[in-house]
Amino acid sequence: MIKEILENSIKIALWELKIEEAKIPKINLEHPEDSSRGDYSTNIAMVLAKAVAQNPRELAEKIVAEINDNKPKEIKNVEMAGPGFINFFLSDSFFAEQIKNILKSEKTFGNNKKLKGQKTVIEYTDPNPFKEFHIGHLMSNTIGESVSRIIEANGSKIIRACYQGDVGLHVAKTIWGVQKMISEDSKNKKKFFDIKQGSALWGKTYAVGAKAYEADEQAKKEVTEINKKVYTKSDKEVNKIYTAGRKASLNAFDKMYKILDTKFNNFFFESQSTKFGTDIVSNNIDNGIFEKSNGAVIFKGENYGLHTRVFINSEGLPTYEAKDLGLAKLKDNTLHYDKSIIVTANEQSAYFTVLLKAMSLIFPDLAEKTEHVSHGMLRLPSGKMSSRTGDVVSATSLLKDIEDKVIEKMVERDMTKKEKTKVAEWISVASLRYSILKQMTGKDIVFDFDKSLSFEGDSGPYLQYSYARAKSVLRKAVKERIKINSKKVDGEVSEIEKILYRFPEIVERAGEEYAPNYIATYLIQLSSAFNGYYANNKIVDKEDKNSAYRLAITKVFTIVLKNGLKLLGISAPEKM
RNA sequence: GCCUUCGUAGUUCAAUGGAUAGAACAGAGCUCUUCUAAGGCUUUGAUGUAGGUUCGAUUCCUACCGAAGGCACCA
Repeated sequence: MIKEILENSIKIALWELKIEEAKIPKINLEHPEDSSRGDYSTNIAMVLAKAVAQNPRELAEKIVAEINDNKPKEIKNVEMAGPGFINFFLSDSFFAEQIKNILKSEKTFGNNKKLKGQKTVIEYTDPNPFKEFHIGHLMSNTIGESVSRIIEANGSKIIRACYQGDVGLHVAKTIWGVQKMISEDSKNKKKFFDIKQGSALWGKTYAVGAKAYEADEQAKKEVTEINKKVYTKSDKEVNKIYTAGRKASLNAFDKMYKILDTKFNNFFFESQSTKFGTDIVSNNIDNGIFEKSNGAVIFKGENYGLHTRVFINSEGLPTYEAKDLGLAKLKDNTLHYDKSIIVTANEQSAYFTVLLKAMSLIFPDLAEKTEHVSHGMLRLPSGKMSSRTGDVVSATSLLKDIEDKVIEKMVERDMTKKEKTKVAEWISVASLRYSILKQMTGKDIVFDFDKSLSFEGDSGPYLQYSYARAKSVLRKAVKERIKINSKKVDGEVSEIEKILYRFPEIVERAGEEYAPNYIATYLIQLSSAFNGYYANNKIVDKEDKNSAYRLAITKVFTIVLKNGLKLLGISAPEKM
């Protein structure tokens, strides 16, 4: 990559200047925001100045002179600027070469082999059967899917895992709610056994049970009883409701994954991790890792500066903690991975530090290769979303609302109704995904339907629109029989050419930091450059000898944008 | 109370210790007899407060103010 060439030039210059190698720090190369200051810039002279007792500007001048003495063909010009920056301007031939290069690589452009040979298991989305798939899950899915694709682009093999809580108190609460609703009106029975109902009805029922659990002592007792029965499968009536609810939920989730273009390789269920987890905890009481306290089995986090958590409750049932421990073992037994990433909301951050501490005492090797990636919470203007109170926005209804809005905007497009429906779905997913990915993953998002989902400016649809528009230009060129040619005739290097070649750097950095927002920011910058180019140049023009090269730029733009959108989990429509 | 994270234009977000703090939306004003105006161009506007470290701080440290989350049988 070009960065290495520049780095080398700098290193040689420093060597020529006889600067001790021990004093040389990591060489930083960045793109100045203002392109008139060059394509790359380094602050090496300022960083080194003190260590070698020289004025930074003078040192920078010396380095510039050395680089000029032995200038690689990729560099057009080097300058000292400001307080001691060294600015590099790349040569015209470099940019033309890059266009050719991208055309050739096409789909693989942006990928690297940094993580080659690594196998990464990544767990995300994790919706719970019997509860609704809401926009919080959409957030986890969006971030998890994007991080997966980014890691994949960095060369790792990816195994997508989804862990679903099909046993536990929430299930008991729902079943209690079902029984109550059936006892109130027997007609309800039919509804619950209809698989087409989706998850909304079950979500509502969960809220009924959860509210009763908190408000009513009697209900609480009954839910606790049901909870035991779910684990032991000892009650026929409970089993029947359980089976129907689980099936309906999973069915609804599958539909959602299709829309989201997420294909999980492995589904894990709490009903599987329960036994593993319980056994692991029980086997580690005698050695002092866990201890009994008030009838429960706990891990004393206090001993490690953390907080104490219950792993097996006083009913003898495993909590999430124990099950998660079991899951780690389960993953290890079934998939043989080098790294395990778990994506969840940051409200679980403290929980995971405790869990990982406990894990490090039992399975040091597993804890070593497990990493928790936390993302912010999606909250409503009214506050935190809660499926317990029923105050949730379901993913299905939200996407439907956006689609309706999109279809309104497409009235004048020359497309069939079927095409429009498909594209509207893509756009609504893009709009949502982009609004989540454009910001740092750790931050909360206040979700306001009217404000959060823009189709303009810094948005997913803006990217898609830019893509569709470029594609439309390419179609016109085919019609007019103008061939793409990456050989440049004349003219200046355009803004967009100065951005296109940077994509691989962005993918690498996004991979190192699990940060899809770098991709998002880059794609906006790229698209904005293309839209400016489009406004100022007639791309398809039979009379103009530069048309073929402009088409090459357009084609390359669609390649990079499409590859980038893929990393965000966003589709690139040919028309919209 | 203790722990963690976070305070940037009116709003939603950027900025690997660097140069004049970037976008988008909203506001004001242009722009479709060139290929998709979901576009382009111009313009108004911001680092919570007080210290410290540094040649240089939105970024690191301390205190304060404010917000969110977590802290034993939910997930």
